[in-house]
Amino acid sequence: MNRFLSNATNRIDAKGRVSVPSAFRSVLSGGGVRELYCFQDFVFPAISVGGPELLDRFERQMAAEDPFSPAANEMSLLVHGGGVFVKLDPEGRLMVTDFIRDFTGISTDVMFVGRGDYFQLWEPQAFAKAQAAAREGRKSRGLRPE
Amino acid sequence: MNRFLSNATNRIDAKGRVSVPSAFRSVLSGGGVRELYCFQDFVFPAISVGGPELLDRFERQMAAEDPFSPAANEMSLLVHGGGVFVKLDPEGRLMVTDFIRDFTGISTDVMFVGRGDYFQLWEPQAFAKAQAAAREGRKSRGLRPE
DNA sequence: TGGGACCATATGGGCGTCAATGGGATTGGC
DNA sequence: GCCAATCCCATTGACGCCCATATGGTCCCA
Repeated sequence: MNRFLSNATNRIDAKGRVSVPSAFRSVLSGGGVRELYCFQDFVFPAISVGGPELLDRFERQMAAEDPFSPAANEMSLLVHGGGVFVKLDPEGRLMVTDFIRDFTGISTDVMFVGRGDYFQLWEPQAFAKAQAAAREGRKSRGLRPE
Repeated sequence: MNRFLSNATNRIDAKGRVSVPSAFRSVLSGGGVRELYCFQDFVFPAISVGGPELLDRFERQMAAEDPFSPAANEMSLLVHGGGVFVKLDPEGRLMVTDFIRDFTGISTDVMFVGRGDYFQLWEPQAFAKAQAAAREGRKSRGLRPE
């Protein structure tokens, strides 16, 4: 399996560390990724995490449009100003910094949510709410999975 | 037979495992499927299960629209964040995780319901109710089975 | 036609491995 | 020299793999 899928909740220990689920770690090492790029998601109260190529993709998108446009300017503010690089410890854990806590509301547990080519860090209850809202949205519009 | 038909109810054992009905397993192995994709159904309190091509279908649908659109983002939250890959043990059983229990209400028994090119996991009583409601709905609209 | 052997499926449990977690030790920066 | 981040090692608890048992159905043969 080569993409980030499903979700899992892990506890933050006394030192502020949390284990990245094994399944996610194998996707990362499978892609030869050793350093992670994290940024505050554009729509959800979650931190999005992926390999450095995630940042590359954003920069390409910005380059595609007028670099002085309000949209590109705004995006740079989020992507560059709201992004950090982090690396995992030998056991595959990452530090849950205030940068992450403040933006997501995470305090004791972290929910890892696969998003295909990247994954996200959520406060568990916030995710439940967002997912329920997404499901309601689809239902009310009468959309089916097929 | 190459699709999932009829239904069967099996018991969850002390370790939280349940046997997938033999008929369903032969459909899977007939299609060369070794890993299953499960997701929380969009309309029913049931887990839908199929081969990885189910996820591929969703991803193609998302790729067809703007990947940054709210609709695509919302769908990814359900399809990626609410989906899991599961594999069966050598005896053809799967683990009934909290992910499945919480969403379906399943506690001691699992009802397997064929849906053509995929199948679903239901809490037996919930299925009976949903089926009765579906039958009433058709009757009141004067529809015939064909 | 009835009995019995055989087979397949569902189910139960032992055991080893690995991931998640916790805590001590060491290093490096301020 | 102190605080904090990083590394290393220990524990435990869950999950996967294996083998054993039961139950029901089918087929064969007397």
